[in-house]
Amino acid sequence: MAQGTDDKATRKRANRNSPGDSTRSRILDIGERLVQVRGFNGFSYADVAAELSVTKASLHYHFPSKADLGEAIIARYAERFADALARIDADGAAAPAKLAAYADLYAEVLRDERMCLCGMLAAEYETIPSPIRGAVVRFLDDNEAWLTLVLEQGRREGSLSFVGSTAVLARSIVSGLEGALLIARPYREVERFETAAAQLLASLAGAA
Amino acid sequence: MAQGTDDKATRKRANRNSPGDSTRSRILDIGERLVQVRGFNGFSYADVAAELSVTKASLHYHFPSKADLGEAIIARYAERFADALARIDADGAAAPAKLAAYADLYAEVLRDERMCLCGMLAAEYETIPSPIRGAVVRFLDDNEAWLTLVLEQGRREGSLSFVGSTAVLARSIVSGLEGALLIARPYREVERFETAAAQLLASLAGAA
DNA sequence: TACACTACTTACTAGTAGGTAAGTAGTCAA
DNA sequence: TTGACTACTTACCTACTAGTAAGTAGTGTA
Repeated sequence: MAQGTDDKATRKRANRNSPGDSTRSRILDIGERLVQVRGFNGFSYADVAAELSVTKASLHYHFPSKADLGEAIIARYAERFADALARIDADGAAAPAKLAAYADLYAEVLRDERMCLCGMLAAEYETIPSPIRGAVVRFLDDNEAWLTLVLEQGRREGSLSFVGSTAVLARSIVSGLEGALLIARPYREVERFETAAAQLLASLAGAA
Repeated sequence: MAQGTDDKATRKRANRNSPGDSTRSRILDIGERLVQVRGFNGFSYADVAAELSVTKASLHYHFPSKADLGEAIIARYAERFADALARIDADGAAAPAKLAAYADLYAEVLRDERMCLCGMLAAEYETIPSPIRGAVVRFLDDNEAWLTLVLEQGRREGSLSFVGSTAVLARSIVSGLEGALLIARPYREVERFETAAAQLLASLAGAA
């Protein structure tokens, strides 16, 4: 059952267009931005088609349903986010620098006048297709797991000072940063996010 | 110009149905819940009409456009929230108790499986009518102003210990609680919110 | 050079969105 | 008892939603 799907996906990735510029990936680019700016319920295939100058039917060729498109968007987003976390780890920095780099991933999103994809989908949770719901929760779990490791590193190396469970603290950091993004966006002030993020990291897991 | 509107509003409020049970207020009840659960873009007049067992046209009689309905929903919500803050103030409690009571307002929303109305609208900010945008920002400003006063009280009476600006801290508390609500909802775990809220309040403005 | 395949297009569908026009049953004050 | 008003209803409209069926130009393979 997975075989046919894999074959198809392999063919898609190996198509004649230059990989980063394929119609498929441009649909994902536009769709991703639209979800982050307007929400999954706030855009239509017609919006994407107009921006790409193709027909709606062409989009349905690449992503049969809007749910399929949504799944592909979040899958790619999660993959890229995981890569970004791996790059932070690869630097071999101390825990406080890793936390700052993590917060900056969020700031980057806001500078683009977007919301975090998963924060947006968390707000729309009750109305989104079930596979996307699963991906949202997995994304949050992965973020918490990564932060938990960083907090443990900080405690071990003595670079962070905090009391209580690393897992609980990791959750507070994720929700604190998501909330700071959510609230800063209407004000269109990146500084507002940065101040809240700095306050949060200093208070929750301040450098020792 | 405002005169005609006021007269009409006065007449509406004084109509024959018992005030709390009027069609108008039941529309607001249902609409408010739908915005908090599904988002402003996630429900339609047809949804409200079906739940109330009236026609869509009847809704348009009370609220000519969906934007009008949205404005009325957030106006009533903001009014009630302000009342709740006034009740907390009226107790004359110390600052830490006030902060706990404030966080419990959010927990109450989550127990009802809802998102904070303004957090939801903040996510949908780019797609909502301009008057609603204004009301969202005003709501956030009011919350921050109230929290700033509580933090100043705490510093004055020595019941809270924190460093830095009360205004910045107030912002972090609002965004931290909104984020905790946003993230806890997909998991359907009120405890998740309560833990994050407690962590946040203890770390940001811990009792002295 | 015939066939398969990819990446589209045109032309269409059914369903739903927000919104409106015109009519009506009941209330109430002059 | 008439006429204004409130709170609806029926019936309708246009625009847009996701989605589909059938056809086609170009490419690459047997």
